[in-house]
Formats: sequence, structure tokens, C-alpha cells
Amino acid sequence: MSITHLQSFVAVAEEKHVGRAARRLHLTQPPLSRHILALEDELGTRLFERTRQGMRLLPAGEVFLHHARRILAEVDTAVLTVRGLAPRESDG
Amino acid sequence: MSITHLQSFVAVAEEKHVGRAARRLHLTQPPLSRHILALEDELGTRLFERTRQGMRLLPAGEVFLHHARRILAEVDTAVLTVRGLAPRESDG
DNA sequence: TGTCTTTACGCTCATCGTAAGCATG
DNA sequence: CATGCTTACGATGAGCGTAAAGACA
Repeated sequence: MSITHLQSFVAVAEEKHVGRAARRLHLTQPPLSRHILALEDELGTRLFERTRQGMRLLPAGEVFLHHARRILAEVDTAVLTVRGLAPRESDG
Repeated sequence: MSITHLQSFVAVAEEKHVGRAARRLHLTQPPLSRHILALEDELGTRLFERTRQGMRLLPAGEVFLHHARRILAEVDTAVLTVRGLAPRESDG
């Protein structure tokens, strides 16, 4: 599992469509699809239902979405916080 | 930034020593050292002070340690939670 | 010289993108 | 056919480990 996988998952969950999510992430469909499959494999359960129009979250996916968003938000916070403490290069 | 980097950072912070942390992570020193350097580079600030005995956390590192532990804990929780919802293979 | 961390470097494995395959209406 | 996800496959890039190189007392 990687942060990239989580970002991919959230994008697909929001777009409900691998192709659109891929464009949003500046990626092509296949790697993004593989991210989702790898995640499902690692978690031991399906996160999406594959429909005619695209991808719809299953209950396990909904649960995981909350966690994923929270993790990504904390990663953001961590980076911004520490960057806020960083001495700028121009300060020496 | 990756989850692996966070795990490496926490291990080094706890062991205060790249060599020991590397053994704990079943890794050799160089890649682990590179993880820390990459993290410092990405965050734009030093996280450790290099001392004669090893590595000591700087203030920015202490702050980041809290965040890192929290993120890793949430990742764990996310995985366990969703795995708990997973239909087991033996259940069909 | 001894103890650590870091850099160099070759190799392996992971991951990307193009192209082809599969499923559905 | 049209649309959308997945698998195949060659090529690039990230990451490991061994070995060598700083840094410091």
C-alpha cells in the first residue's frame, strides 16, 4: 500500500470512472486500474462494483474512503506543518 | 513521500541510529539513510542532527514524528477495519 | 583507527504507456 | 459497434545491496 494508491482510490471514488480519474491524475487508465486492483487485493475485498457506466463504491469502499481521505489530509498537514517550521534557504 | 519513508523515519527516530533501525527494518544502512535524506529534502528542513553516536531529533523532527506515528496508526486502522468487513474466501 | 553516515554503482523489481482483450448493451 | 475496465508486454525509473568514501574524535 502506498500514498499513491490512496490518492488513486479517492480519485476513482469521486469520479466514479477510471478514465476521468486517470486524466485528473495525469495518468492513463491501465496503471490506475492496477492501483485499485492492488488495493483490493491487499485489503482482501472488493472496494468497487464495476457497472456499465463505471465504478460504484461498495460498502467496504465507502468505509475505506473515509480512512483514505483522513490519511491523505494528515499527510498534507504533516508536510505543511513541518514546512512551516523550516528555515528558508534565504535565511541561511 | 511514501509510507515506507514514514516507517523508516519513525524507526530511526526511536533507535537514534541508522544501523540499528536498518536491522530492525530488515534493511541495510544506505537505503535507510537515503529515505531520511529524501524526506528531509522533500520537507525542506533537517529532521535529525547527526552526532558522534548517531541521529538525534531536531525540533522539526519531533513535530514530524507525532504526525508520522499518527499517519501510520491510521493506515493500520484503515487496513484492519476494511479487512474486518471483508468476506472471507471460505465464506464464498 | 574506529564508528557512523553518505555517495557510487550495478542490478533487480516495480510501474508506466501502448496495444490488445474482454464484457456489456 | 461503442464504452469502459483489465491483461500483455516492452521500456523506463525507483530502490536495494555491496563497496568505497567522507566526517569526526
